[in-house]
Amino acid sequence: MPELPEVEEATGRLRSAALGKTIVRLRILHPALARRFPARAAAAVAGATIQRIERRGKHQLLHLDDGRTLVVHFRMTGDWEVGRVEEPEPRFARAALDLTDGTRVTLTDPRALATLTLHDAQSAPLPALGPEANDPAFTAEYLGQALAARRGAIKPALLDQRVVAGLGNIYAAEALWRARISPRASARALSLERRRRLVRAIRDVLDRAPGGRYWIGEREARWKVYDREGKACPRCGARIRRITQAGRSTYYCPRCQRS
DNA sequence: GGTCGCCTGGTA
DNA sequence: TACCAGGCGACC
Repeated sequence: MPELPEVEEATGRLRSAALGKTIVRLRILHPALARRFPARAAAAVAGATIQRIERRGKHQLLHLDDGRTLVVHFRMTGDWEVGRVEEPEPRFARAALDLTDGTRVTLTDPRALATLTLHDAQSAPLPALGPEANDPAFTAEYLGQALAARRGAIKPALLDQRVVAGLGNIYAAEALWRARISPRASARALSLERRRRLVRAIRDVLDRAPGGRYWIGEREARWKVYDREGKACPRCGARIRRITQAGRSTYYCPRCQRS
């Protein structure tokens, strides 16, 4: 589920369900997650109150009243499901936060790749991240600096969260289509004019994305190039092509997206 | 930079 | 049965 708009929407649901509430217990429900999140860490959050909930890039930070931070990253398929403690666990439940008012917030994740980490007050809870796409600091000039030292193509560079925080594979492809830039174009050689178009396109794509689940319904209507290999480019009619870059699929129009 | 591994499910 | 998947960190 996770690119920025979807994470933002999920963070909103988490806030409604959990903000200001106290944790009865945190249960880790999947062995892969338990390996990375030991039982004693889970036990250690009992009794803490969730004071503030923040999103940064695709990370969600639950600031506890004792200064520690619980950080959640959905990776590919994570999501929150809100229910009551007396209800059965939803399918694909990987971790559950039981709260004192009887609310239960469950981390669901079919692929079990989502991460949950606990950070004490002193340690930095997040890796280095670039500006948010909607941050005024995310400009064509900034992008020029951020890309100046890179060797490769623009598309993999856009997935680097240190360049811009929150962009994922789908929206990176969609933004490049909007900006008419080939995903294989050299990142550091992009002109100012193309960087301007790209910054605008990234903002547009993220703004337009409905907060809901993008993998259910209306796919065809919503994606211009993503997952449309062999279909017609909505702008010029050429066949959309799929290539692999940095191990990920990239979809693009070979006619109207130029290097 | 590119590739692999993490996990599991959905789909061709 | 095989392939693909919205992410990302470790590794070359």
